[in-house]
Amino acid sequence: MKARVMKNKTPAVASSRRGGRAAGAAHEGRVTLEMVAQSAGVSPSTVSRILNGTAVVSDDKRQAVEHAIATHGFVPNPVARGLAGGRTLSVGVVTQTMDSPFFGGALRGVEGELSAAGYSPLFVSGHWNAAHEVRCIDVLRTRRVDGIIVLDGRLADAALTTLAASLPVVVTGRTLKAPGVFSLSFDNFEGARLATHHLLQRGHRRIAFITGDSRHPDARERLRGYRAAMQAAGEVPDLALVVPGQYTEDSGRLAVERLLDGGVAFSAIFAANDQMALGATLGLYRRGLQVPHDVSLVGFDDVAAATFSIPPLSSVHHPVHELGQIAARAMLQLLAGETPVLRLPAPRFIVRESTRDQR
Amino acid sequence: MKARVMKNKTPAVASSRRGGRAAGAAHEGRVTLEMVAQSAGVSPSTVSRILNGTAVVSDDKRQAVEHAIATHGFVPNPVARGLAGGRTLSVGVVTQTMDSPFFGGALRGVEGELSAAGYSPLFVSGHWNAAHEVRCIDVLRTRRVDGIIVLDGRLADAALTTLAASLPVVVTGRTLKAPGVFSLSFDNFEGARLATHHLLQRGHRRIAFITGDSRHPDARERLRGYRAAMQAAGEVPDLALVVPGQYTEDSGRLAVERLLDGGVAFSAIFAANDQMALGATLGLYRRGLQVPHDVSLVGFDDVAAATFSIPPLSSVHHPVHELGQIAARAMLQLLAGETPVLRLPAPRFIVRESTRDQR
DNA sequence: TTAAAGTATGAAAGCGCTTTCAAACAGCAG
DNA sequence: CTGCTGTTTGAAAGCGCTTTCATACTTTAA
Repeated sequence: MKARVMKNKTPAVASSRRGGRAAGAAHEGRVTLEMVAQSAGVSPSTVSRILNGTAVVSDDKRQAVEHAIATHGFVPNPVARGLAGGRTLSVGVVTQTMDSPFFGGALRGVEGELSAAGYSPLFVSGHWNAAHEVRCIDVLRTRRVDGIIVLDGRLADAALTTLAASLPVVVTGRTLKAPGVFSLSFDNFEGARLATHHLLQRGHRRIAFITGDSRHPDARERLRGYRAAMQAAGEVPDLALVVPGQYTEDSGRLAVERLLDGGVAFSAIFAANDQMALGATLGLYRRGLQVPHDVSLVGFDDVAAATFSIPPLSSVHHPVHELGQIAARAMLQLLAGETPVLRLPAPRFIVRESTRDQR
Repeated sequence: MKARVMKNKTPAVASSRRGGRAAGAAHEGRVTLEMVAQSAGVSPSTVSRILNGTAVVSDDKRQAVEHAIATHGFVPNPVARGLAGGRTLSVGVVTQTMDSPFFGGALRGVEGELSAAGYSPLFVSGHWNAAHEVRCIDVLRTRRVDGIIVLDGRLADAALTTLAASLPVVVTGRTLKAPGVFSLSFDNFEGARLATHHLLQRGHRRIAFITGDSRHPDARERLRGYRAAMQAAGEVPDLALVVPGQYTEDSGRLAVERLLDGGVAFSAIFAANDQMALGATLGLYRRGLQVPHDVSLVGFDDVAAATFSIPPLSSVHHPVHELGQIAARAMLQLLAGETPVLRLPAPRFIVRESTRDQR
């Protein structure tokens, strides 16, 4: 990397009209802002100002421009906008798995709301890995997204706060108060309390709980809700009733085996999510136990499969689709300079056919 | 829009160093190509050429540039690239529902493969609506994606062929031979044949078939496969055995009711997808019929829920995740100027516990 | 040794916007 | 009327790249 002397000595006044691709020839017949300006008899600056509402423009000019935009069917190029420092009309969405019933629903909500507002979502998967999420966010930033929605994930609060300094941020699955960030979280504690309460009301006392991955805050909250309800009912906590799971079907099945093999007495199971509940049903079935005849079972999340499992699974409804919608709506408001006051609906327990009265 | 005379008459030679934002101050400390060029003692053109491999560059310069890129941690700005007409390193993905087990899996495959190659996917939902898909594709084009992957959908073949003239296209769910397009489709016919064959081998003769939405080519193929297998086994086609469904759980449940109410005799059901099979199980359960004791049942797609349903559902494995991966890989190859020769694995029938021998 | 034909490289012109700066044109007081 | 604030509006400078064109420098043929 030694210093190098530029060889050219004669700057040679460039013959005007040079370089670039066929100048003026709009890419693929697309209408550009400049064409609109010309047709409306104003300067590009004025058109841009009208488009972005960055300054007051006289009424006759505004009308001319609006008319020109309509007749030409002009659509601003988001890429050019992005480069010029304006808005790209795109928002980054950091998701974790993309194909889980949970994220799938949320993603659909986000996409629907965003695209209706003319925004394009940019989905990236963090795979429950903070380092990976950081990289994802970096990608999003070089792509000049206008804002970032982080669905759960393991990113540190501090990282989000820092990020929010340069971009509006919406985060779900945690409560975080910081300038430029809006957090949205479901009341997992209350949901778990509700589910446990349902079982208690049906006369169950020995209620086993299959936990979720304890690295997820919501898993911890659900455990807390279960414990609170049990304690409120005067039950002495029995550690043997709480078995670990990882939110997967198979971990639910395994948890049941563990429970059964451990010789723990129980008449009902509360699984921290539906996937584990479904796995648990299979585990019980394998041991000749039927739901709800032999064991009552409740889940959490109310995924689509819960309605059609045998028997239909009672569960805490988790409005994942709405979560996505609301997150997107909050982002849109943040982008508009407003302060979102949106909230998620309160948890509801959906009674189906997987529980029955105990004795 | 009357012609307007520009008012300024004195062009006034602009004082150099004007306009724009703080010139030179890279946005947020990001490293630009120009900085790399300067640090390597070459011109921006050279750096660009090395980056894109568009021309031969002497070895010493290449080394200097590569070193500068490494030390500065330079990452080309995809937005600027996009504007300048280069590659944006992003590919559009037209999906339909985003949260179905089918598309969810495919999306994950696409995302994984694409982002591993440094590309960003841009997902848009067509909602099974050709007009909407057209709009989506337009959005993708203004965003200057390098290529487009269309997952199923109802877009006309002609539209795709036209699109492929300006952009590499990968399409799934149909077979389409055209320049610039690579199509990838699962052998639904063979899969359905396999599933029906399994039932026949177990001694079933009266096999009912719940169809998918007939607007989907794969639904038609699956029906065709069922019929072919039945005919090959010497069964006379009985129209009463074929009941319509729409690929949803509930349509599966309804189809069973229809079958039962119609008084049609059958010992097995083949549902054109797992969601309907799961719905069918519930429908049977509601009538006091058990799978496989009273009725044998097979599905199609082998979604995650099939493994954990009661009883575990035998099904034709549809490699959705691989479908996404392969589609992405094909796109990457197309983008590299190669001709993909990728194929989807052949259908396999997964035997679980939802069928039993007839008599 | 000189001309013809390549080759590696740089200058600069865009891509389609946003934004700054200044000029032009009011409106109003002095 | 002149001098000063305000208000629209346009020119032009970027944003960070790609790409064309031309130039300086090598070869190779004659």
